[in-house]
Amino acid sequence: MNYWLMKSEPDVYSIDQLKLDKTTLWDGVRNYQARNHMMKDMKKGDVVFFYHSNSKPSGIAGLAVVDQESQPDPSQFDSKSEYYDPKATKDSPRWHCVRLKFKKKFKDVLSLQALKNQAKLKKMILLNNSRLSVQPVKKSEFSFIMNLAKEN
DNA sequence: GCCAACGTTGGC
DNA sequence: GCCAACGTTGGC
Repeated sequence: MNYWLMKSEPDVYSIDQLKLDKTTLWDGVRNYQARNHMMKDMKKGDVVFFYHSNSKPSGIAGLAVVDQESQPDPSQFDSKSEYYDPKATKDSPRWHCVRLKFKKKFKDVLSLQALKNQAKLKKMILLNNSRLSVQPVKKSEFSFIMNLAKEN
């Protein structure tokens, strides 16, 4: 099993919304690195940190699980969507997305600052490439962060 | 709201 | 294939 971190601006889509919806299609990702993770690497049952970006505070808000492996992102074909991509065709879609299922909301957001304070997390992608919205998390990092989350 | 960091586009 | 210009992300 693999572990991931996925970012969302809570004003756009929050963990509370996922809790209400139970599952959601993670559409709208328009970055190749992030897409490749969803398309090739994410497997059903993988656990995902749900990260709130551009938030007060920004940080990990809870957990989700990969519910369905990747499919073409329907929003790329929808000319009314802000995610519409005129270069994508049904025969050769450019963008793919997974379906996530709600697992858990942390009592408190585990803030970016709290993560930065941990020497053991220095190598996390989150702390070194702040732009990547779908990123792998090492098992050791995952376990360590779950222990931090217990304390709040 | 600013702006650094980074990704993408497109001219050459 | 290089790289300048431009757009986006996301912390602060």
